[in-house]
Amino acid sequence: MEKKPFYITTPIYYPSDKLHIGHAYCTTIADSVARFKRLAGYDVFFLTGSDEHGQKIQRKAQENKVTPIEYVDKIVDSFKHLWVKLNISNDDFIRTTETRHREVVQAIFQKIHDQGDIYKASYEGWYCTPCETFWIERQLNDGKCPDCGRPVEVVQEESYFFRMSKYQDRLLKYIEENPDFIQPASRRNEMINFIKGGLEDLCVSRTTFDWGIPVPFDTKHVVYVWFDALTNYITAAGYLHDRDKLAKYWPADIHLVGKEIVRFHTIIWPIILMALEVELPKMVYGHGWLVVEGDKMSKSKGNVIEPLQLIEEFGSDAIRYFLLREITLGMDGNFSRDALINRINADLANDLGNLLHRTLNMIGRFNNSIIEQPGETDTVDDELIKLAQNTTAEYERLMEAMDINAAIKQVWTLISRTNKYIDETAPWALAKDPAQKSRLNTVMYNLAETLRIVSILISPFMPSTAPKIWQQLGIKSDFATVCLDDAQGWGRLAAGTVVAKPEPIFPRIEEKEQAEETKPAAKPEKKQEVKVVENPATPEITIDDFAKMDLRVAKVLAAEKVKGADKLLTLTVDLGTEQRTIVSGIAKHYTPEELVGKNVVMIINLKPAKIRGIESRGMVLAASCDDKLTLVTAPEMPAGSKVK
RNA sequence: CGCGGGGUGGAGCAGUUGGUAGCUCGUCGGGCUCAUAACCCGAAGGCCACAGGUUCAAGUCCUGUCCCCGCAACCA
Repeated sequence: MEKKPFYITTPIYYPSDKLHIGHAYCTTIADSVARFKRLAGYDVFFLTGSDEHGQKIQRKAQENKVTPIEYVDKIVDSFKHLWVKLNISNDDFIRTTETRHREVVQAIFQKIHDQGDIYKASYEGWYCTPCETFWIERQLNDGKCPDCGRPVEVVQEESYFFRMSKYQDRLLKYIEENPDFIQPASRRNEMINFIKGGLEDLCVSRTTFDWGIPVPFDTKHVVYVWFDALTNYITAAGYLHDRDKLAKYWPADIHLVGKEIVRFHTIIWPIILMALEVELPKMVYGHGWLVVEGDKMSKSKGNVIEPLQLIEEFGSDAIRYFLLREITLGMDGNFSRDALINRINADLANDLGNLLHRTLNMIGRFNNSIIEQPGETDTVDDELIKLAQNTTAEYERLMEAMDINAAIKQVWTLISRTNKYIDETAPWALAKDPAQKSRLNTVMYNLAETLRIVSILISPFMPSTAPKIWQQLGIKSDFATVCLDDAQGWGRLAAGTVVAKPEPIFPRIEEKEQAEETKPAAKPEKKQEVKVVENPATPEITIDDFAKMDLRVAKVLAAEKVKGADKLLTLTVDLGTEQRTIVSGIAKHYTPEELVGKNVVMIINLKPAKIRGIESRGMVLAASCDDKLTLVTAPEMPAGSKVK
């Protein structure tokens, strides 16, 4: 029988930097869906890759004194390495710098141009020369470049434009007639509103840099990054190069993307396809973001989570499990170390790991490591068996509906029920009574059989744990040949199977970190290093990062206590060019009188904050230790002097 | 009136087409001893942000208000 095809993609990631846990999240979801579909008998094509062009890469390469391709080669290797470590089963990895892709992009650009949907026009915009970047009016910050704060100038240049407006109505109609096209529904409404607001033609070429795919008929221009990037999905599916492959896998079943790029995938991409007269993908699914300990992850906050470290520490299956179980698909989710450890201990070690361990241990002790032929079933047994079968059916339904969370929950309900089953049947009591031998055999068999089924169901999420369970149960056949149907029927575990010695598959994680982790490091051979360990949370920054802080000398003109607050003072300071009000929590250490006339050091481009209702525009620097505090001062320097 | 998401027992979350409010952790009490101090049972704890409305029935639909968080066309 011909297998049904299934094509799923992740976004292609931008190799300007290392990947973080958010990328790992997205790819893990796609991988689990792909693995599930294979298990369910589909012919799966699972694609991920890298989006390698653009000015940012070009600039980064220059900074590193290498060519752009050398720069991305290295980072792309790190992507691939991460996917291996995370056990990602992608069938292809596309790089937008590959020949196969360049050919497709150029052919498409040419075709759309020839039919009149790409046209040349002059483009006027604000340009920041040092940053080599165009900005639109509302992006500007006080009329200045939002990146560097320097003045921008009006520049005119010739560009190619893609006639998106022409397809607006067709797209809207398509989205309205295909409710599943954009998932979840909230994203769909967002896009409908956006399109109704009117689509402008999109500028699809650049001349300000050359790290890109040249426009075939006008090589001064390179193709705009999104036009280049989105196309990867059909390149890899064989567009232009492999008709059969394309016919088989296109249209894609799911483009899994982050919520911030849903717009590109549901507006620009479909319109490109419409212009090409190629079918649209069946679904674009926008997942949520990971926030870290309640904060958005960002380099400036220094809270970026590196997946490789986590995998090293906890293992890829534990990380995968956490991401899939803890976070509701489509919504933002919280990533925290505590929650991760909690999940590992509660679900993986205590519930699943311990269930396997105690089962094998009992089979070892009571039945000489042999899974004996079961005897007659009792009502407790029937209940367990029925639940196991329902679980598989329900699991399949939920996975088909992309409700991964709920599917995992189902499996854990079964695991819980099985732990309870041990309590109810009390095998240790049966083992003491030779007359109960048959009963004991039944119970042992049922436990092992349930675990066999569980191992199959968790395999899309935890691909390395599943075969481990298989192996400990003593099942000889190759796990790679398993299919969902093997979890369907009860009793496929052969009697007489000899189980292996139990080894904990998920050891509990005992974390007394704060107290112990830092202390044992204190083998005081090198005192200097110990100091570094004291604050391991501070990441290294570059001189550029530092340059973002505008530190100045400020003269305190006036100071007074904030009413109703015992630690706060409002200060009026002179920065040479302006005066400002700031709020500072130093009232316990300085009286207002002491401060007036002092030249303090402050950061003046800190985001303003309201403290006790007073807007504070800046922060005074002070050294503190325990409960002592001293302001940093610069007595001799005039107000406004730069500090660096 | 720029766009969107969220506000549910101490914490973190789930709640499918409106029909007795659930899960994990934590707390308290009990049971068991095969097991990774794991497992099982029970209990306490919620006016589901607030105010109106529709309905026999609203966490769920509608209207308004208040908070929190993202995004605003190069970051999953």
